[in-house]
Amino acid sequence: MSQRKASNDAGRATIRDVAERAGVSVASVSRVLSGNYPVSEDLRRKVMKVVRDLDYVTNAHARSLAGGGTPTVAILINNITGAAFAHVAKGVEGAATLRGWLSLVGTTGDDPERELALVNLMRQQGVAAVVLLGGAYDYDEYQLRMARFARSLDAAGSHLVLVGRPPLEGDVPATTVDYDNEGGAYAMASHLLSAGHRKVLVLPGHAELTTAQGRLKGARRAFDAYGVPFDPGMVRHGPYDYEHGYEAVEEALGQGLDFTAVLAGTDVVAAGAMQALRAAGLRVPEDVSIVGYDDIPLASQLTPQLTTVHVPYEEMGRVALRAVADRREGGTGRRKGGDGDHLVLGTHVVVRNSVQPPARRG
Amino acid sequence: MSQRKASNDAGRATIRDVAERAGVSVASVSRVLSGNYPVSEDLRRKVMKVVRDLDYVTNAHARSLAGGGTPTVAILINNITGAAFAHVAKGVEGAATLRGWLSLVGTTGDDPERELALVNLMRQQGVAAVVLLGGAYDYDEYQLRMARFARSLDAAGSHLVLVGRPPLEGDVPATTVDYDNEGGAYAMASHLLSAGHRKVLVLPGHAELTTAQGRLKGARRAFDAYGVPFDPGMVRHGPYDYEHGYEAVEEALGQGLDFTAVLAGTDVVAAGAMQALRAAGLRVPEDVSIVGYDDIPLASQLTPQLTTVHVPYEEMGRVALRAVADRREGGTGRRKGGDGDHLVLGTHVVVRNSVQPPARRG
DNA sequence: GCGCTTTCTGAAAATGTTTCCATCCAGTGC
DNA sequence: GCACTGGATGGAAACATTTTCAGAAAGCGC
Repeated sequence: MSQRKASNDAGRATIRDVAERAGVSVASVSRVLSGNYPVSEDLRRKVMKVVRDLDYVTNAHARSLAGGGTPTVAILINNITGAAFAHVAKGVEGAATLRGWLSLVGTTGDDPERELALVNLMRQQGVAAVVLLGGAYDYDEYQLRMARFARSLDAAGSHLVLVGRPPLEGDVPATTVDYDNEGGAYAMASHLLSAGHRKVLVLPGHAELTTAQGRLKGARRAFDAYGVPFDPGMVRHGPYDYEHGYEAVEEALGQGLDFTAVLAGTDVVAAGAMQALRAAGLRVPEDVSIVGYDDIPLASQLTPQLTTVHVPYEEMGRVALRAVADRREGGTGRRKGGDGDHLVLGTHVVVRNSVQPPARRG
Repeated sequence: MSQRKASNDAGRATIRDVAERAGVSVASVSRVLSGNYPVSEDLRRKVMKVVRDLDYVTNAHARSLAGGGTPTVAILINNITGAAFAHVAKGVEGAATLRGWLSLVGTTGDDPERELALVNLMRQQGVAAVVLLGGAYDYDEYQLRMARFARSLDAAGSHLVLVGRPPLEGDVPATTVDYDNEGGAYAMASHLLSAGHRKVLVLPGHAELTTAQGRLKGARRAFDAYGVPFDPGMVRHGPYDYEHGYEAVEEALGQGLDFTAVLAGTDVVAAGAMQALRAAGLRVPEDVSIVGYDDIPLASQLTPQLTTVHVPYEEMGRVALRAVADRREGGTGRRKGGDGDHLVLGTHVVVRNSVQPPARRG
């Protein structure tokens, strides 16, 4: 009740409470706790005892304000329940924890407005980096928006990391961690072609989504390489979900489309496609082969197990975090924003049981 | 270079920079931005212009320290890639965002040590609540540890929420959001029994896991209710993963165990079991019926689609957040820690295509 | 025993906000 | 015209910590 706050006002204990009770100065307590300055064993003991007695923890906000503080990385994701991106998040979070960093998570729900709001919110939090996950829509405005985010974060001493999206054009202070999307699609399509398939139903994803574009392009290149004409009529665009896979195949069958294989843009789409084929009385892979993309756990849990493209999602997450950690520890050095901060990880085909040579028929 | 910080020291702009540039007081800028006090239109315009010019965002740490600040909820989870808990996380995060709250995420990897460290870390962050997800191991120490967490968080003005775990004993300041685990198992087992199955392979999960215990108990009760003797030899314990489902069935078949249905503790376990049955040349559900638990998306993506128990994971997340938000807004009122803060949500069987009456045979 | 170095400790400034309290100014009633 | 009211604005304290700077104690050589 004096001018100074009474020592035990319900709320949490402060460093001053600890100092008073231990009969030492506030500065000493701070030093004991942060351990970045030598203190006598005697002092340490006294302080630590009081800390335990009071169950004291430092106030992270005050610490951050005063200069100390744990670095925090923000993960922004469309949908936390998507298996692929959950793995990236796991990679980021795991690597962050390893270094004693904290991770914040926000979901954007595919809403650019929310994305903007979240980036700003993270900027307020003074995060060390903002990691943006997931394929991007290739609108004109996208490049501008991202460039603005990047500069804005950079100016505030933070940094933008794009994971699973194509890098930004021009001299923008952002890091990109990408995978060889097109190459994976090329290899996957080649696998089908070399098994003898010529009529392939292609379900690459939304036409505006950068990942879908890359996967389609890779498939096309494979057809070219095999000298097989690519029929645009065999392409069905749509979202990366089970329902789309199901409906696309159902519709294609309904239209009497002739195909011996399905090249799905995603394992989940492949699962839907598989179900639709079964519903139509077709066997997989005897009548129709199916391949997916992503290699999420589902791929090996389906029957038959799905041949698909492995994407190193978790590693991408780790790499993303390492990139920002290095940059931060390496001082402010070389933020030229050149090609040095575009990392590309490899993909490869995982052969399982969902592909067979096409059945001979009239 | 004067005593005061020069107005543009590379780092982020402060509220003082804005105030100076706009020719108003710091207090006014604060009022314009937080909008909790009337200001003239003229002032607002002046301030907002400078805010935009400088791309200023408030420092969340300073704000929190001074008393304002966004409430934050921490979500602690074993494994972010588990589908069930991803849905809870989605519910929490979604509800948090709706109220302008922030969500932190940490993964414990089943390590009690890490769980402790994370709870403390969250306490430092001054989070409004810590949400702990997932079935707990029923060790003696568990109750004590959780009770300590609860009291410690409570003393710091925060709050512990247990989701998908049984409530704590005694007068502990914690909220529990649970689902009718045993009831779901009872209903699921009854479904099998009423279809005529009498020999059922039961894969409830790890024996020490509280969720597994509940599921096993529910199944037992159903057997009792149907007057069917329950054979403990038909129970196989193990982790909630695909491999366990596969291996348990493989082993049971190898031992010549006679069963017409599999009661899996989890959809993922069911998927493994299904694969093993197929590998042994058995058809599902013609030869052997299978049921799961959780109703994650995988359940409806398998062939045949899996009959399972729906658990309202996402809703549990929302309910958990609502509980802490209400408590916080409702003032400090009634923290009696009584039964009022144990919420139980219902479960129900979702009938799909993985169950058939057992085949007649010799 | 005295001065010098070394090592640890304490006082106080600084961090960027919010909010309480005081002030000022314009309008209003008489 | 004067006191008064009420709404907008500014000054400064408070929030809990880190860190710099200065000072004290202790050890050591001569």
